[in-house]
Amino acid sequence: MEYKFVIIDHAFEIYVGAIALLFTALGIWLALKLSKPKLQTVVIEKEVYVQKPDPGFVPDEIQLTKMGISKREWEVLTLMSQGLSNQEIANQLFVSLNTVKTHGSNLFLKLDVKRRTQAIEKAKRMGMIG
Amino acid sequence: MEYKFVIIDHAFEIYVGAIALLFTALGIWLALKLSKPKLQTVVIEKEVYVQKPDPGFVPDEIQLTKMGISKREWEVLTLMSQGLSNQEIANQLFVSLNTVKTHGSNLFLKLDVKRRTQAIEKAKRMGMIG
DNA sequence: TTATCCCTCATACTTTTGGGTGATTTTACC
DNA sequence: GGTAAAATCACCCAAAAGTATGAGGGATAA
Repeated sequence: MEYKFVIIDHAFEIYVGAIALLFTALGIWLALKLSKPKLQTVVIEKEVYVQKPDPGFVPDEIQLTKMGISKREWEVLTLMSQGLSNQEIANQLFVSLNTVKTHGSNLFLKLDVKRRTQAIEKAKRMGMIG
Repeated sequence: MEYKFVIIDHAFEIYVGAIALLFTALGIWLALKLSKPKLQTVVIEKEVYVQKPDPGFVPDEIQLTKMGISKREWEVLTLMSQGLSNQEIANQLFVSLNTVKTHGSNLFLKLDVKRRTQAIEKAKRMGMIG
């Protein structure tokens, strides 16, 4: 019963309210649709551990010569010690994977080791690589 | 002169239009003000220099804890760095080859590396192993 | 010129390493 | 006593590493 009176009495206000709501919604939709998305940049600092380059490292030529390790083999050894795979070393040196493997095998023979990890360990101890 | 009539004749429509405009504007303002900004993450790599103590070496517990590396994983890592194969590590620790592999995999995940040689290189730089 | 390295690359094969999944058992802590 | 992390192990599969062998070309020295 009372609703009727309310509606009748305030028909105009209700109408205006409806319009207001409708167009507020339209405005929101417009803004969302047309405005460039706001970008908030979140800066995340990722710690990267870098070896402070040893200023005066020189490979022990004596040892290299004594073990009969060639320049190319030394390069392969160095890249191995940096954690590169044979394929990555091949790409780096612009040679084939097989070539790197060959250098590797010769290296292991000369260093008298069985694996690259051993080669790295030994070469470091002997001052061949930094 | 004519404006007057226009205004009078269409007073209601103009009023509604004004309301519409006003609330459209309100909607736009609301959306712009309240919409969540899109997040854009920018990762900045921050270089942290670490020194490598040679003589009396103690593993950097801070780093180990930060990377969530367990005692057993550290042992495996250490033996890896000494050039042992997984099988040799298994013998040394009196566990199965599979166990060593599992520790290895977890290690690589935690250190965010792909190969044992990388793990060794990184762990050394971070002072986890000597 | 021949001999000898070094570097290159290939093929074929074996071993090692690594990834993924899932499960059981210990250990440690609340 | 529950629960969470650590440690253990297995199985399967794929990729990488390593071995063996041969071979061609370039530089260099006897």
